[in-house]
Amino acid sequence: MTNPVAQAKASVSELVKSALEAAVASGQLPACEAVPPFIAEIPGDPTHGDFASNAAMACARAFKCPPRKIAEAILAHLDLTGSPFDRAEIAGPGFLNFFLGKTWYADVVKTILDAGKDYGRTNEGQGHKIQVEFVSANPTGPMHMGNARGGALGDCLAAALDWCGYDVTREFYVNDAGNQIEKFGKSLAARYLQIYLGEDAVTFSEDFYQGDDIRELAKEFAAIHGDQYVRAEEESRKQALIDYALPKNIGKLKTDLEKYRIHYDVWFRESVLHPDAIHDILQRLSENGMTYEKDGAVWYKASEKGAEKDEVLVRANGIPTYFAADIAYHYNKFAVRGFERVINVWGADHHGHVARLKGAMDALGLDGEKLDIVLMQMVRLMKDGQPYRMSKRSGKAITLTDLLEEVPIDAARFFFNMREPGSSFDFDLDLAVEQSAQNPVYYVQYAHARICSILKKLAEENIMFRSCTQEELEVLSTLEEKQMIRTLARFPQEIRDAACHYDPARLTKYAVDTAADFHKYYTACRVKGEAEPLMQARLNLCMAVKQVISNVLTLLKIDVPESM
RNA sequence: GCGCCAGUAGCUCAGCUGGAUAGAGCAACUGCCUUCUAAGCAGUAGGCCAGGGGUUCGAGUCCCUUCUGGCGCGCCA
Repeated sequence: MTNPVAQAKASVSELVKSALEAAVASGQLPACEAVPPFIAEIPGDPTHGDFASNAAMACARAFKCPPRKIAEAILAHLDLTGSPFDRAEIAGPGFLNFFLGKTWYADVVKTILDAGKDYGRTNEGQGHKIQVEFVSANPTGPMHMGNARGGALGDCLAAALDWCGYDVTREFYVNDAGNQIEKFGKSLAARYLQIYLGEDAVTFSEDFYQGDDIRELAKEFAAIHGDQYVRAEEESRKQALIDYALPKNIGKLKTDLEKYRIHYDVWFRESVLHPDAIHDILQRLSENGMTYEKDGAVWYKASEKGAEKDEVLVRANGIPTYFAADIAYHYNKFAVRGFERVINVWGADHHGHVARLKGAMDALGLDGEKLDIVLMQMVRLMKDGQPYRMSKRSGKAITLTDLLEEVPIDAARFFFNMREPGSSFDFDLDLAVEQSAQNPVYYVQYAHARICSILKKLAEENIMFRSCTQEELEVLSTLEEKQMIRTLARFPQEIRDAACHYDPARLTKYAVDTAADFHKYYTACRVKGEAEPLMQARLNLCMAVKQVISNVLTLLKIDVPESM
């Protein structure tokens, strides 16, 4: 019983299907070539049962028969023996509502306690190799809010996939080559020269990186090497500055992300693709007739693969574009390293790039369908109800580092996963910092702390948790207890949905749901002071809740406090 | 101009592959601590799901269209 919800749904489908067949066999329903697809779902209103099926409505047309009449035929042939359900009934336009029996509830609690920290894990992915590439910020400067959201999103998505049994690789693509590194070098060189020759003597192009971090790096370099590179060749000056600054920036990316609890399996450097892997790609594309020359540049026929227009692969100056490197990079992911599926988390401003990169995979004889791009919308920081673009202290755009100085890591990771990737998101700084009930992170953590407190109070009276038997757990029967258990049962399915819809926001929502059900249960049902059998059964349920909250927060890499 | 994403309570958003009376949280108002943490719970109030067509047993959800907002459309990445 690793996924109680999926199992119950499957059970509903099977029960309905055999009842339909039996009804047809008995002549109560006309024969029909194929039973139309129908679903089993959890109704929004608990009075509509624990699970419901729309089979009768879905079959109305095929059987040329009113839905309620079909429902009656199904119900008449329904055999619930051996199923988790007690009873079923017809409601509304023809829904079949199924009600779970008490053994199911006891089963769920037992399952959770037995599985412990593994409750929620399934083997749906069967060890398939899947890669999640996220953040991949340019090493030419600090990370911004988009990287912060991408980090939380990508990391939790990777975790969800891992819990589903995929062999997940978290990867950061380091753009340590190509045009922007060239620009990085030129920017550094200009700042360096300005130190010795004066700001006005050296022109600083508008194209260059304008940030103060470039000045800082040039200053540090000057402190070590003095003015010896002022007289050097331009090329060697630039290279020396890059050799100093780039590893430093990459190191900073790593430490900042570590602080954010993100650990990558692979830091893949673009530079290893230059020049051989890129030449190889250009040759393959040209052999497949997918390139042509125009205006001295090499073009890729993207429009033949569904993109809006063609793209340059090699500039007239001989330097390959980012796109060429990206094709080589993704060719490497699939053809060289053998990932069966690749997920990239990108900002929505890159959406124009999606079709052409997928198309390029097809053009190389790979399958663009195996490349999925999660596009995430913009983040807007809000403070006092107003957009908060600039840091007051530095007057510059807020970086990931700035954010993590103001907001607890727990809150940042949770907040960035509260919305689905495709919707733009206002990050409420005031709320994230607030240590109160309004802050959903604390609401969830508080539920866990409350359970720990119950355990502590009981321990003071020498009452310890003991594992109840199936029968003992069947005393759990109040509305709140059953609601609590139904929510706990959803967990594996929620992870599965988060993984397959690429939407970890489902998990933060689930965490809040679970905490809400617990707070209600806590208010309605006491543990301490009840008669031993009921007390222990409730204590078992508390332990199951504690386990699930702990598992979901652990998955999200958020602290699980024993007290608050 | 073309393309992508969005428009649901005063505010921020849920609403799972179409399903039963559209839900939370915040803000407002009213209750609940001599018993396990009130960082909690219960209740009241708040809606032509942007507008208009269509598809069907059934539409916030799918299709068309109009309006509004965000983002793209570089020999940038």
